[in-house]
Amino acid sequence: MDMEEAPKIKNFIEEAIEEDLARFREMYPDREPRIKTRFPPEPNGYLHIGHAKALTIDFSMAEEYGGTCNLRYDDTNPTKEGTEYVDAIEQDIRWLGFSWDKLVFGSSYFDECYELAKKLIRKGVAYVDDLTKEQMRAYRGTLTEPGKNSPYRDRSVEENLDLFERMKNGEFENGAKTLRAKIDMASPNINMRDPALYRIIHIPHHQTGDKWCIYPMYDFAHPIQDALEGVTHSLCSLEYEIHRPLYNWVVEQCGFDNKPNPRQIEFARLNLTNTVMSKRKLRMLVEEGIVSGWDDPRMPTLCAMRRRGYPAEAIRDFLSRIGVAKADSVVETALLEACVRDNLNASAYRMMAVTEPVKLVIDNWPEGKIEEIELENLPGSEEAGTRKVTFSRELYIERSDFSADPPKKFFRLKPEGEVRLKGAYIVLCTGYETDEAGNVTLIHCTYDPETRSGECQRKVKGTIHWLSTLDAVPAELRHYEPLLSETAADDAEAEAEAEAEGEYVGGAKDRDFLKTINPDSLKVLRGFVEPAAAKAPAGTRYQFLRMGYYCADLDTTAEKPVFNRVVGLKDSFKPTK
RNA sequence: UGCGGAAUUGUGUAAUGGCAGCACCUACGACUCUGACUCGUAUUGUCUAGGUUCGAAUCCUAGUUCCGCAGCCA
Repeated sequence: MDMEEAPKIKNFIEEAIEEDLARFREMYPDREPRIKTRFPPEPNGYLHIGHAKALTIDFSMAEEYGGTCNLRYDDTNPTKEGTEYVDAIEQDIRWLGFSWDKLVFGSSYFDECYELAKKLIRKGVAYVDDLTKEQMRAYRGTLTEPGKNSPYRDRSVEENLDLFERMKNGEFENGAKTLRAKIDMASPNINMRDPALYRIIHIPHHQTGDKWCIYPMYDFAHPIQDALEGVTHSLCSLEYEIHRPLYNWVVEQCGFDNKPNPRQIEFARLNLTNTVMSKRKLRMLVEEGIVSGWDDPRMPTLCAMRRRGYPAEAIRDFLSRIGVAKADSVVETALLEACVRDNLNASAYRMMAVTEPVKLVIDNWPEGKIEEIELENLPGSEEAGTRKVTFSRELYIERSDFSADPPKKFFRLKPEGEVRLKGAYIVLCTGYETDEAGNVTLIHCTYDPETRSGECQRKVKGTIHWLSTLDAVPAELRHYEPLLSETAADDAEAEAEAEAEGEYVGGAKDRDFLKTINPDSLKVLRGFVEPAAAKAPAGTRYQFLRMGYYCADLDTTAEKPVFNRVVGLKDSFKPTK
C-alpha cells in the first residue's frame, strides 16, 4: 500500500454503507457484518456502458467492503425475455473483470413469491382485483387527484385465497384478474395506490417453462429476492427512488427473519454526449439497419466497444473518473476517449499505416535498392523491442502530409521543403505531378544520404510516416464518428407516447430521434499497413503512428486486413491562413 | 396547485461552518525523429433573494429551474 496515495474520495453510497456497517456492528456485536449487493439485468438485450456503470458500482462496493455481489437475472416478465442474451451478459461482465458470487435467476424465487403473496392475502394486505387495465387506470386517479377504491377491494381472505389459487391454476385469461397490494388509493405517491403484485401471463417462461401462468411484478419480486439472498444494499438508478416506499412496504409485510433487511440506494444513471442509452432506441438502430448489429463499433454496447478496441481497463478507469452522484448529468464522450488514449498510449505497439495514400518517389535513390529500417515498437520500452521495415525508392505517404499550397506553420512536405521520413532519411521535395482535376498523383523527392536516422544531427521540423510500395499491404480502415449529431436524451414523453399507442415502437419522438442520426458516422478508407500488422489476429491493437489507435476487426484476414480506428490521436495543428 | 429527487467553471466530480480543489475539454508555451506522449501556464464556477455567524457551497427562510412518478414493464 502506497502511503503517498491521495485519500480516496468517498461517494454517497460508500458513506451510507459505512454508516450501516457501524450500525450493524452495534446491533449485532457478535458477528462481523458482510456487505452483499446484486447486479440485476433483465435478459432482454445487450449490456451497454450505462449498465457497466451500474454493475461496476454493484461489484466494486461489495469488493471494497469485503462483501460479495450476485449476478441475478431479473426475469419476471416472460413476454420480453429470452435466453439468447444470458451468455452475452455474462461474457461482458467477465470482460470488464468482475466475478459474481452466485448466479441466480429471479424466477427461481417464484415459489417463495407465491407463498409470500398468500401470506399477504391472509394478513389482509393483498386482494384479487377484477378491474381491467383501463378501469384500473381510471380508478388510480391522477398526479394531483386521489384514486378510489376498487369495488373488489374488500373481498374476504378466503375468497382472495381461492381466486389467487385459481389464477395460478390457469382458470383465467390474461388480464382477467390481478393480485394487488392493499395500501392506500389516496396516497400522494402513485406507486402506493394499490400496486399490482401479480398478473396473469399465459406464456411459457425461458426458465420455468409452463409451470406458472402468473408472474410477480418487479416491485413485489425484487425486494423479496434481495431479502432471500441476504442482499444488504440494493443499488439502483434514480427512477426507482419513488418506488422505495413500496420496496420497504413489501419487505416489512413479508417479514423476513434474516436481518438486516435490504436497503435500496439510488444513483444517477450514465448519459454520454452524442449517444443514446435506451434499449428501445438501440434496438431501433439495429432493426432499421442503421448499424450492422449490436456489436457495431459505433454502438454504446459493451460488445461493440470491445469489438472497436476499447480496453476493459480504460472503461473501468472512465467509470471511476466520472464518480457516483444523484444529480442527472451528461458526461462528455471526450472523457471516455481520453481514458482509452491513456491506456493505449502505454500499451499499444506502434506501427505505420497510410490511410489515404499518395505515391512518393526518391529520384536519387538507386532503382531496386532496399534498406532495412529498424523501428522501436513502444517508445520508452526496451523489452517491447524493435521491428524491421523496408525502405525503397517508391513509398506511400499520407495525402494530408503533402501540400502544394501549404498554410502557415505547415511542418509536413511541401515544394522545396524538407521532412524526415520516420526512422529513415530527410527528403527534399523537388516537384509533384497532378491529374486533370488537380489532384496530386506523384511527389518527387531527393534524399540526403548523410541523414540516416541515428547518424545525423541535422533536424527538420516535420517527421512523417511512410510505407514501401514493395511490401505495404492493402487494408481497410474503418473510421467512426458519433452516431448522433446531437445528444438525444432519453425522452420520457417518447416512452409515454409510444405506450399510448400500445407498443414501444414508432412514436413521433422516435422519428425525431432517427433524424438526429449522423449520416457520416462510418467512413471506410482503403489504405496500407505494415506487413506485420496485416497478420495481426482480430482484437490486436496498435497505434498507427500519427494517425490514431486501431484494432484489428472481427472481419480481418491476412489477405484483407480490416482495422477499426479506436480513437484518433490528439492533434494540436490547426491550419491558419 | 400532488409526490419523490437534484442544482458547484464548457463537462463530470470534491470540499459536511474555515484557502472553492481534481480530472476532462479549451487556449498558449516548452520538448519532440509521432504537431502524439510528457512538462509548464492560463481562462471560466457555488441557481436566486434574504437571514444566522468572526466566517456559509455547507445552516435557516422564501423562491427559481431541471429530472422522475399516473404499465397487469423493469
